[in-house]
Amino acid sequence: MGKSLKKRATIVDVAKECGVSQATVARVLSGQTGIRTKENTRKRVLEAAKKVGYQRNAIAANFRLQKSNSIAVSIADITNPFFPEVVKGIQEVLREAGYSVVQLYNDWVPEVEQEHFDYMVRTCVEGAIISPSSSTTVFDVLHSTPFVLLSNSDKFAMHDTVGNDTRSGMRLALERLYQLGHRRIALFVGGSMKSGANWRAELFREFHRERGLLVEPELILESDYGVSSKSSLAAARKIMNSFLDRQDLPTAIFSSNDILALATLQVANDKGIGVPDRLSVIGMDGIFSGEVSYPPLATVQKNRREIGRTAALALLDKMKSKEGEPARRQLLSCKLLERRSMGPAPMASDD
Amino acid sequence: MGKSLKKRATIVDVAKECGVSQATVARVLSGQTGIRTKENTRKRVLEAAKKVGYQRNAIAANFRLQKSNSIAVSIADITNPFFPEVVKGIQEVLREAGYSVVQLYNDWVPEVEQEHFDYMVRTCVEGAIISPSSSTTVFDVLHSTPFVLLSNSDKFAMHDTVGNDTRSGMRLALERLYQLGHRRIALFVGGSMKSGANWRAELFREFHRERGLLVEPELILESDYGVSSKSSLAAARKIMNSFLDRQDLPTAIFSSNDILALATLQVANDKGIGVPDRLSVIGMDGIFSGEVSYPPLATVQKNRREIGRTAALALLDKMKSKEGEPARRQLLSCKLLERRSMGPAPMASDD
DNA sequence: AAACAGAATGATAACGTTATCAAAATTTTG
DNA sequence: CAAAATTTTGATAACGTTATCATTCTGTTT
Repeated sequence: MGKSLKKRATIVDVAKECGVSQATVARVLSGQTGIRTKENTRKRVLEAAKKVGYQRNAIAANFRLQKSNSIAVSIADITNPFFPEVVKGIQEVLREAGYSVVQLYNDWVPEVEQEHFDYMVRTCVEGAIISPSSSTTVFDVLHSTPFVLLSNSDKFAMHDTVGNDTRSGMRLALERLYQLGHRRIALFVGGSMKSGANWRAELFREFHRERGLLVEPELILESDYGVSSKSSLAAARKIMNSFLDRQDLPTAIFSSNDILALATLQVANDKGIGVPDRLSVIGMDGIFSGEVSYPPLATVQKNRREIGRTAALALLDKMKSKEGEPARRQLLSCKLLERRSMGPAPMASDD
Repeated sequence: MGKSLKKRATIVDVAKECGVSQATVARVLSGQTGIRTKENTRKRVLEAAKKVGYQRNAIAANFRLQKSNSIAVSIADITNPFFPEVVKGIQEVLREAGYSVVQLYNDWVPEVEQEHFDYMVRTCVEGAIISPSSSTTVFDVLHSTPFVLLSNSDKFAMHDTVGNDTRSGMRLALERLYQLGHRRIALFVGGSMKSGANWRAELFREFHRERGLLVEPELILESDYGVSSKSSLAAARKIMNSFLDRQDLPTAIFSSNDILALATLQVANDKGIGVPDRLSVIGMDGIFSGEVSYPPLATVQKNRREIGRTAALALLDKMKSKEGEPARRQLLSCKLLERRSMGPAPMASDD
């Protein structure tokens, strides 16, 4: 009855098995190209390795090489429909480059996020892609870890960032609505980052000013961001439930994300408000649920996969570059996706 | 102009800084509890550590301890709406237990999956949670890595598995439909795993037999699983587009997943087939999109978060237990979520 | 105060790999 | 065919931590 917990074979075992030095074995098995070994010994080593069931111990190798071969991704919540696609894009690029990816979820809790940063330093990740949990996140611990932020806020201008050009995206939507004859448009924003809500309202007002339209303050609606899509949805439904009872409805509602817009659609359907005949609804993000809503949701699509890919490439770049280079900010443009929830403004009776 | 790439401080540096041996430093900083150190030296060490900016090198520690402190999760595709919630549940439990989680996505490609298994062995993950990419996945490489499968197929009965009791879940749905007066029910299954489609058809026939109902073969529909939700959706739409044109529509359609059901809803809406007045639609999974569809989708809800948590706990169990224990199979029960896409069967004209 | 027990500390050897350099084997050249 | 040039191999030292054992320092008991 031998020990069942057999230790795994090392290069020393392989060396013994085929009678060469461990240095030679290492040369053959280290996976590095361009190291000279006689074809004959090479073959013998490989055979011996197979025979003893050798599997490279990546921990030891990483330790020796003083690198972890891994990269961290810090986001709030993978169940938020925005992130999976982003993560997929990141993984594609980084796996290609030979890195493994460790994901960290903080549920919007800054303290957890900071713990994760500590963790990154401890585990010597070679880089990180971070979606900051708040606009006040501090990155001090990561002073010697290259990282790229997923953000479009200029609060983070001193760091490398990759984000969507949501400003242009929002303009795209508003302009198209205007073009379709909409003159009374509502703005529905989530209130997670106060600042985020602000610039949207600002741009909204600017848009009206440029066209000599009056901004009706009651048409600017704010909803709490929930910690999950579900709670966001519930909060947004609540607000829309009272808003859509007004007599003088706007002809269109632009929402700062798809979940708010989907909530709007639901409530409108419940109240028998025809979309898009009486009300055009347009969201932002391009999540999957918008494809299966009724009617399908028009939206400003962020290319989430591409965001992930771009961020990963930016990180690889940064890891290669010497420090001291200026922060690079990449804003990917959004695309207007005109689905059936959006249409021409209804004729006004007094037009 | 000093070297900007300062190496990070080690316990040796800390030891030098405060004039004790590195052994003592290690004792203080190893994070282990119950090691005796004089309060005075302890304080000095902590101060020195702070001063030189010491951060524990987890790679070195793991190497010394011969463990990775990490666990792998192997799934097909994080953008599949089923998985994020599962992953979240897994993370919750494993992080609590002090492990970091490495996720691996194989896009349903068995070769990639096998590579990932190799990777797991190389990196010495202490355990793995695997959603097999196919029913023929081979786990040989992992002979000395404890793992738990996310599956409810009995093909994997020799391994520890955690899954949903989809059989009971499906019965739940069919029985409720029957109770609501439905006598002509269609079955719409995705064809990813041939076997999966088969047992569903089998159970479907069994259900009819038990109630003396006739099975109409044309009411059993099969759609290709796409590699992504989008392509599944498109394939399903195509099938429904022709199916829903028939004269003798069934009064209800049970789909083996929500995406198929959502496609059905869309096509029904397009064709003006009232749901649930003329047709009840019920899905399976409980993905977020079902909450925002029109009408909201009735579904057999799998508790995905709980699946993840249960799998993680099962894995921790398995890691602690000696080998040779019999495989444990856990099937979590599903819940019928009656949303508005489901209702009483319409009166038949010849009833 | 001598003898002892117990706590605190120090010296050192691993863990498995890769890199460096020196030695040996092989091939090329004069 | 010897000498030089080149390729291939071997011996060994790291990497930073933890664990083991030996040693020194405490405080307590006779």
